[in-house]
Amino acid sequence: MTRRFLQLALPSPLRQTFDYILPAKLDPPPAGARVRVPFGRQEQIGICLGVTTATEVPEAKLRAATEILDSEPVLPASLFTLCQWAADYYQHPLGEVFDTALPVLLRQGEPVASPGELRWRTTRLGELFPTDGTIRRAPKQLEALLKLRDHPDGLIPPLLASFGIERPTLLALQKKGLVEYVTLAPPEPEKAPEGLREPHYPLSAEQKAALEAVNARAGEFHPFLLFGITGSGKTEIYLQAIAAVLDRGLQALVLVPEIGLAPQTVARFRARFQAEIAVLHSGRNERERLEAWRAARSGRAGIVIGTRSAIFTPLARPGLIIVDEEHDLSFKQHEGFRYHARDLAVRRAQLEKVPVLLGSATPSLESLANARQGRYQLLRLTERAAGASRPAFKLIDLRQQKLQEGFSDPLLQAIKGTLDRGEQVLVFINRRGFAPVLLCHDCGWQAHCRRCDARPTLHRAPTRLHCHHCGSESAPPVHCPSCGSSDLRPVGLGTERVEDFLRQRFPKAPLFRVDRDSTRRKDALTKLYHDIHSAGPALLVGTQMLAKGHHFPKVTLVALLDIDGGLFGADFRAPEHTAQLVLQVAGRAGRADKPGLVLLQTHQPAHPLLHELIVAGYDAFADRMLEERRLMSLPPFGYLALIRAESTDAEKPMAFLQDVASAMEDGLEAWGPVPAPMEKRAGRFRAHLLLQASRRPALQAALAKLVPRIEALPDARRVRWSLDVDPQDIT
DNA sequence: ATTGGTTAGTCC
DNA sequence: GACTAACCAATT
Repeated sequence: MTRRFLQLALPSPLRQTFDYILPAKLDPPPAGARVRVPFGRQEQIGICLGVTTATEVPEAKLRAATEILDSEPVLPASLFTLCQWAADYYQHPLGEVFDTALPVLLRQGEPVASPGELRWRTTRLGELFPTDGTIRRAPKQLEALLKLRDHPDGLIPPLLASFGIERPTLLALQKKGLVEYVTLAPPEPEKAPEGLREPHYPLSAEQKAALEAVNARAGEFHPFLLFGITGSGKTEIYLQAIAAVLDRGLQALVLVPEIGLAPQTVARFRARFQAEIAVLHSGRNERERLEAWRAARSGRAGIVIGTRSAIFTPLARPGLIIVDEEHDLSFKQHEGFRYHARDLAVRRAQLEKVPVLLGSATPSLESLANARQGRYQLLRLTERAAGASRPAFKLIDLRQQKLQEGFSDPLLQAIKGTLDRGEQVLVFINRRGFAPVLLCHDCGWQAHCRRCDARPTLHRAPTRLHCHHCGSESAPPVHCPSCGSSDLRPVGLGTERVEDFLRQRFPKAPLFRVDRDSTRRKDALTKLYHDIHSAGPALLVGTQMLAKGHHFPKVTLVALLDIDGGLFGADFRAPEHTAQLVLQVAGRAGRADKPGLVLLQTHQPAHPLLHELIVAGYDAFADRMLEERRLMSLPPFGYLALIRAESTDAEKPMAFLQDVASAMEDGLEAWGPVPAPMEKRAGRFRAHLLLQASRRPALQAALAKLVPRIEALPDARRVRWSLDVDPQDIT
């Protein structure tokens, strides 16, 4: 009898597969099934890639698989293929890709199908037991028995409790052999329940056209870019497109940014649909994740909403994939397996043969370029719903202005006027803490982080120096460590300082600060939103947390204290991201009947990018940016990969990347290696090597050759290195 | 002699 | 990455 071998992907950083002996007593698993195997001196669960009759591995090394966990693939074929494609594309070990794709509990061996839940039900005896006999003297037991007779499929304990039936009663009945407590498979409807809880909103002509375009492509792969200004009703199109998908008995997958998955997003979906909605985000525990995954895979959930990793949720009957705020950076994973969920969404839609809808008010330049080249169908929404007008933008020239804690006179007057009218003001400053620098006024000494090439931010309440790059904290010195002077001054602005100033300046207006520090406690953000909504005239001070996901109908003035830093940052994507942020913040204003005003303070009022953005709009801005990118052969006109290296040894990263650069063949252009913009961070020295190719296949082919060579370098084990394909952040 | 720290090699 | 064996060096 010929022996058979299993080819497995194991969760290990090794970019290779492992062969195991399939014991004769075990049935051969299908590709995609989980297999338990000994690995080194521990046990692992791997994913079967195939069964063979031959192996290259020498006999002495082979070991036998312990257990086959699945008789069917854990992932549907399309997702299995997607994982293999992603492992290839991002040059990441396949086993770790599977690891990302599967809920933790499945990786630990939990069954794919829910074994059911524990329920109380009547026994045969309980069905037939006369209710006019002895049991009449136990009214509680009688009540419980009758209730359970009405439910032959049994009832779960919490439901029984809601009927006032208590556990002791049930235990008494169990003792008499009338009821039992058993694990029963949950009823799994083949089809998701349909129907709406509340009617759809009426659509504008633009919305109708967009919806019809999406519906017309049901059942085939077709990418759309839904480019609609803030307030133009993108979500309503999602909801109605999903309704059409549910009507056909199919499921919809919706990806949202980390911060976008606020409870009210889900609430809006729940309010509209009857269908079960599976929700997947970082706030859920492993049990909840597994249940949501099961609901999606079995087809029970009609709608799956989740953040980045939800792109790997299996669907029994996929019908549509939606990526909301497709430009958002949180779709790209920034460590380990550095995939981009939006890009995988398009790839997955192709494999599943379904339409994919990318939506944004400020689309990424990548998606815009795809639309302009005809690869994505562009759907435009240019009107705000319900007649609300686009906010007016005005620049405040800061040059030669007297500033009070970063505020110019015209801005302070505008704030006062808005509060006097009983409206709310949003002040945006993208830096938390009190002040970014602590400076000695006598000798020029500055506080410096010991572990990073960075200055720690001064925080108040409690007063601490806090490095945002490594997390280290210390008490600020009372005297200058260099000259002994006690004239240490905080320089620059953070949200806390703005809060202090505005409280003192407008003492009567309630002030809400929204940043990571003020919302650290669980549910703090929800409470803040609630308080802001119920407040009258008020001041809102915050970081980009304020810009995303939530609307503030009473805000009619938005102030951006200083956007110069963002527009002219080191990263070539800085202007794009700043523009997106500016428009997002601006979108918070004037949503109701009152027109909004957006004031931007700048030292560069004549800068063409800024001018274009606020006068001509995002389209024109994007055109200019795309033209610049084209000239520089930068994405989306060139393809990048970034190799990062770090070590506690200051010399090693550069030396290692130098070796990497020399191991490279033609087809790639290398920039560097260079020390990273912040060379030392959290005690480690960092360097970068940027690789650029004019075509994607060339980049892919070159990386496929390069990675094994990097692994063969002796220094590859002495430094921490990583490869980032399509990096979003090259600083 | 013990322990601690680094390094190189393996993992089917 | 997790783990181990091998090595060297400083501490008892």
